[in-house]
Amino acid sequence: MSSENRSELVDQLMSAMRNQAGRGLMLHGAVAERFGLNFTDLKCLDLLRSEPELTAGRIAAATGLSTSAVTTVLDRLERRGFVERRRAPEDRRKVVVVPTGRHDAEMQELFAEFGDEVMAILRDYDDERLGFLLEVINRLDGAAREATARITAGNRA
Amino acid sequence: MSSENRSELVDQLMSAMRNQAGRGLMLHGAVAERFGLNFTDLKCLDLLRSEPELTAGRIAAATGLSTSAVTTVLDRLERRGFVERRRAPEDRRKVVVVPTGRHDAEMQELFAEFGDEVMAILRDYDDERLGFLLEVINRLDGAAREATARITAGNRA
DNA sequence: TCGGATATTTCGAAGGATCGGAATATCCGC
DNA sequence: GCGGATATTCCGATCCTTCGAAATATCCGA
Repeated sequence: MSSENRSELVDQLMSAMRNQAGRGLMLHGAVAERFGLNFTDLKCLDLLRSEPELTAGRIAAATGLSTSAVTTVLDRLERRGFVERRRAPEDRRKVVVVPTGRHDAEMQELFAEFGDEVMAILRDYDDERLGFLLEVINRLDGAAREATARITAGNRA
Repeated sequence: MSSENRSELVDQLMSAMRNQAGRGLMLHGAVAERFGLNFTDLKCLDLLRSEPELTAGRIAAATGLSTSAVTTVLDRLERRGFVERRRAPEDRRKVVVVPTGRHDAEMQELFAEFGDEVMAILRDYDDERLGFLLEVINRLDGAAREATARITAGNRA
């Protein structure tokens, strides 16, 4: 019956989402390898996308790394041309990490086909559908954010 | 107008998906830390979910690791109780990697709240909506799979 | 059954990541 | 301006991961 289909549907969705999470891991790994980065570096770069005025200390707090470890991460990222260090004008002890965008072109090229495919997929649906999709993704993201915080907190304890 | 909204919608979706990818990275990292695993280990565990009769050699091929590196990965996973090694009956040189499920309960507990939240979100939509969601996720997963393969291939070259 | 091929493991070495603590530079309140 | 607090970096040490090459076990064809 309907409730039968329903639970099956939910199961399939859960499974699909897990698959996708794993796939994302692989994709990130492949990208990281291409640019000579490791997962830790990627995590830091990712922070950077959401926090524009990111400082070294913030990275340490957010990732759970020691401050000295963050220094070497930044060394790596800077050496590879992903970020620059700038002293904060209002507090010159702080180091703000600024993305250089130097690899944007290469990154774009790397994801060109993928982006096209995603675009092609989205084209198949109308605005109303996409609005729904956006809503769900954002809600799921919120849940994932909380889960991450919870687990991280548990790890420290 | 509509085309204005449309492109904005698409942009938001792309951005949301990127966010989600980053979030997944964080979540995986937190889980890995909890269980004393690293990202490489996770990748291998993930392979296991999609390929039940996974052998050590297959892992090496799929991850790009050396066979000796895979041995140590399996040592780790086995020591922590995630997998068991079994000799393949039809070719006793091969080692098939079997998940033990020993951490399933703990994992379940770790994701309990998250799972509940996801369920709660899904409950807000009817079957037709969820069917659409499943379709999109699967299509996106296919695209991501191809992208990963492409990038990995490029890395080897 | 012998010998080359295949799957995995062991071994030794090398490189990388991370840590804690000392050092340096800067800020801020007194 | 001094002294304690804060942000980051430097240093030395350790642990972990990975690798290549050699060793081991097994398979398969001649």
